[in-house]
Amino acid sequence: MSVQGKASLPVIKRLPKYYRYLANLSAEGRDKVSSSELAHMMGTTASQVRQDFNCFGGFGQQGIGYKVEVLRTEIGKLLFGDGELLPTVLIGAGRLGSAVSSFICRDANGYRLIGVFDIDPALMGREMGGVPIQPLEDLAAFCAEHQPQVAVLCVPRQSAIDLAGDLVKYGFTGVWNFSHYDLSVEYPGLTVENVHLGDSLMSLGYRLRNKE
Amino acid sequence: MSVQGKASLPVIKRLPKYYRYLANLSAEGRDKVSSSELAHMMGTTASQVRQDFNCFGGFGQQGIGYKVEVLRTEIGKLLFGDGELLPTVLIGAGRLGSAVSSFICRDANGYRLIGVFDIDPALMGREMGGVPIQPLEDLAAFCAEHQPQVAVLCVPRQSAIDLAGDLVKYGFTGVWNFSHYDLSVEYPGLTVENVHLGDSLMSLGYRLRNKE
DNA sequence: TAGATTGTTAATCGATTAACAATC
DNA sequence: TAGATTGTTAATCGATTAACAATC
Repeated sequence: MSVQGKASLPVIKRLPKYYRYLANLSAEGRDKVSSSELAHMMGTTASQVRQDFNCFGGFGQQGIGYKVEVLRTEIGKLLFGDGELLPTVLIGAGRLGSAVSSFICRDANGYRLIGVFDIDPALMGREMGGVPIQPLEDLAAFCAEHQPQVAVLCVPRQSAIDLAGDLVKYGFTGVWNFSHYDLSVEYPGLTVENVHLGDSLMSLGYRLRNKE
Repeated sequence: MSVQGKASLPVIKRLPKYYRYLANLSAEGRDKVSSSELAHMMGTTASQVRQDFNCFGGFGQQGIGYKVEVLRTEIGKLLFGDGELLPTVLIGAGRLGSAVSSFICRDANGYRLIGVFDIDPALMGREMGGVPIQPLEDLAAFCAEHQPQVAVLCVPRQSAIDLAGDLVKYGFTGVWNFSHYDLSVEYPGLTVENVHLGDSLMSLGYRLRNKE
């Protein structure tokens, strides 16, 4: 159970997908599920499913399979901890920030949005995700007082470059990065999850233009 | 150059990142760049950089390095073809669709947005990304007339499930999928690029809660 | 007991990295 | 020519898949 350092990044990235399918099975009232059935849904092999679960200690019963509810709960605990939500701020309250805020606010995801910051004076005082939008210059004081752990960056490339050093200084440990700028290279101490939408769209283009 | 079927998915996914860094170098007026310098920027090895480029035939000069402008142009051609833009429709004009539309509309990305569809009557007639929002029930007729190639799905899971079969029927070849539903498993013929924002956020949570 | 299915070890496969010959 | 750096082959590494013993 939750043995440290055993799960590789590819395994970790599959956990949310397992969780989604298990939630679906659970909603359908399914009681048990086998590794081969899960593999079929996930588009992979039964071997991989079993290997993945065994990174965390094995949740199944030999000869029987996996109990849907047990498995869902265990993976949920891995993903969301024991219910403590990660204090999070959103930086950049434009259209993308607005869309992204709803993902943070689903408490099923394990985060708690405690602040939203932007440089646009026109946005000040408006609400986003249940909290008021504040000027970016107040971020330092806010962090000193509330110690948020996670920053969600929905700003342009240059703003992200300018902000990066500060994020480390203010004590953030994780960044969900939508900016064009690749934080992970410069700041190896931060845990960064990059979502480069432009890159994603370009690589789709390559595949469409170059398939036989 | 552009030898078919040689580039693996990991290589393809790195192309946009190369392109970004080369665009930066180009903007700085840099003339030449070496594989080791690019590797440093990308956070990888010189070997990988050279291997990657050689999937497409090798753009460098032995003993010299790579000409920034040549390399940028060649990778650009791989990603965006010879300038013909892929006709694209956006399905789902909510907050996420709104944010995503701007990525499609940057013509640097190789797409041309020709239609936006939604089920919300309140949105009809409004513009998004330069085109009017139309009722989803008109999609079939629209596709018959304009033959869009790419669908961008910014709809909830259930709507994506309902739409999936139609997308194949209407002749779409590619999908940029933001829905919770995993099209790629059921429709192997479609080229699908999934962006599961919820999954991305959850796996960040795992890494933050389980780092030493 | 026989059948099913996990947990776990071993084999395979593919991607990354290292090495070096080619050449500018 | 010597130094630098690519193109390309070979070695390594890690992830996926297969196999099978354990056990319900």
